[in-house]
Amino acid sequence: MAYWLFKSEPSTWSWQQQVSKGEIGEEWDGVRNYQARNFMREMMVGDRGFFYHSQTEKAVVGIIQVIAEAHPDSTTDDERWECVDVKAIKSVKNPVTLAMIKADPRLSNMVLVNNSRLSVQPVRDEEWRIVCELGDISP
DNA sequence: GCCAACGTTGGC
DNA sequence: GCCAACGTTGGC
Repeated sequence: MAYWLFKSEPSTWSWQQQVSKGEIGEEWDGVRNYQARNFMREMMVGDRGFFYHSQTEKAVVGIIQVIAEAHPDSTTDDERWECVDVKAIKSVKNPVTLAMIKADPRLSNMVLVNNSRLSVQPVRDEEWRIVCELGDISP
């Protein structure tokens, strides 16, 4: 199983909105970046991801699971853009802020630190464990 | 609100 | 195919 990180501005799509969708989940639509799209194409049902709030909060606030593999993005007719569906699994007890991640030398290779603009990105196994540890949740 | 970093577009 | 111009994202 692979791990990912999904970034969202809380004013556009927040963790609370994701949680309110429950088991039905929601499309991760609106991505208009090839790199991000390509990562979504690699995702498989059951993969897990961090839900990261950018801008105001800058923290990992939740865990999501991929529930549908890449399909056309319903918010555009442009067939280049695809997205996966995800559902909320659990909230991160102690949100892991960007500052915490940057402060941990073990996480210095995270894409989040080195390519802050990429909105969908892979997370390595050990990075997943460390962030879960910082967030006080089970991996 | 500013600005750096990066991606995309379009002219040549 | 290159590169300048422009737009967008996201941290600060």
